[in-house]
Amino acid sequence: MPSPTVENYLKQILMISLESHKREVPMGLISDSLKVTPGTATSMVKNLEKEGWLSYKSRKGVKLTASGRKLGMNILRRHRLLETFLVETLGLDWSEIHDEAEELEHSISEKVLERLDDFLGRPRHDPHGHPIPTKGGIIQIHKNRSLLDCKEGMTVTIESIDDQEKNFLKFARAKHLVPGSKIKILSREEVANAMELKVGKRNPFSIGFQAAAKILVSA
Amino acid sequence: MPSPTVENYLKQILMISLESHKREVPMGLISDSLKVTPGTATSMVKNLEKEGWLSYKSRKGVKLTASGRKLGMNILRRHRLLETFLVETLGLDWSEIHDEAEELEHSISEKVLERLDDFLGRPRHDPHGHPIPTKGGIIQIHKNRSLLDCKEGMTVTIESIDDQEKNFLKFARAKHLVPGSKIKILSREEVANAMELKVGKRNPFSIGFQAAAKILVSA
DNA sequence: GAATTCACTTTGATTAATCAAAGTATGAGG
DNA sequence: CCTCATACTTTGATTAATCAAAGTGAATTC
Repeated sequence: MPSPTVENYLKQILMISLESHKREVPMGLISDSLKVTPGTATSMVKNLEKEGWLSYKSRKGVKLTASGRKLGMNILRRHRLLETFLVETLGLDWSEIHDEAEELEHSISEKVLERLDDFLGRPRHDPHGHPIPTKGGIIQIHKNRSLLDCKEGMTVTIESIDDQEKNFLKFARAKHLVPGSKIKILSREEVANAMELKVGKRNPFSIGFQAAAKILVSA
Repeated sequence: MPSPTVENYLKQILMISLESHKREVPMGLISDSLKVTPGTATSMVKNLEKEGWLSYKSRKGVKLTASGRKLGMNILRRHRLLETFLVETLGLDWSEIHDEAEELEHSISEKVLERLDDFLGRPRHDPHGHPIPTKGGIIQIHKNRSLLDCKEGMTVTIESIDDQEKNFLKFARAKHLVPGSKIKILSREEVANAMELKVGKRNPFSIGFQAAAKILVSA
């Protein structure tokens, strides 16, 4: 049975690979996202290769094998179903569920997970708007645009918020930047690195480009 | 933050102490219940002492300190609330919840636990009939008699089943030996090491003394 | 094309938890 | 009181995961 650490590495590698739309994931992104030193990532990745979860080319990066991808998907499913449970059933706030789910995902059994899935009515998306992989490991991929890619005058719908940072999630919620919201881009100020938005009929406000990149939308 | 291992040692020591009605717990029971070698228990217990969770006297045993008892109670609370959730909400079987809860109890946060408690309606007993410690670490102690202590002709009510072994729990459930059931002791056969029981209006059946000792009752 | 920088790898050490096996104290029986 | 078994303790080794710091290869810059 793989350790929580193994599960975390595989989940994280999978997520980077999904986000970047590339099969090969460089070591730097792995050590950054797992908050370990580069040396730790290197030695861990070598073990993961020995155990058949991925293949590793020195100074190139890693590629998940079929079993590595499968396990990664499974952990992602756990994570997103748990987040859904925490919000839908227990009423926790959107901004505080990530760390909770991060812990629980490693100890919930397959059996309990499937019961939970039934109990929740087999949701397809988690509270952030991210798709939940199926039991079979299939994930629906939206090639999402971020708010940053949108031009002045466009009106778009939020698909998901692509960040786990608490303060950012609180900010997003406060401004009604939640999946499903319709937003109009009033203006883009390339020099100021900010854009002015209007959510529904609320007062307009501004958001920096860095933050805008975290908000994924569909036209 | 204490590791899962530390939490398990403290929970187990607390449970032994509650069951035996003694403050001092011998090393042998600790290593047995945690399924580690005696040497492992000795070295672990020394660390626990260094960290202030308990006091240890060589070849005598251990006593929990106030903080050790508090943490132990907290883990016991987690365990029993989780078992309740697994049965009540997700509909798992009585006989399969122990190991699940054993895993989850170390990763659920205080916050989620209290939400769960609310969601479940602040239950006082878990599905086995064991009392759930309060948030403040108070546990209601029944000085339970076991079925083994009962005489021929008595009618008693089941309080709890004092075993986690799957097959035994399945057997108990099949025979309606569940908390709340009323049982009449039809006969005791000291020589055969068995007693004949009648649960409600069902057909009588026999149960060995060893099994009878695991069924705690009140008159 | 040499120097520098960045990204990564290697090395050596540490920590928590464990086991096997050898050693020792204590209490019970002769 | 001596012996012995039982119950524990000690010792030495192992494993997974980590870090700090030193080393190296590849790309960028001059």
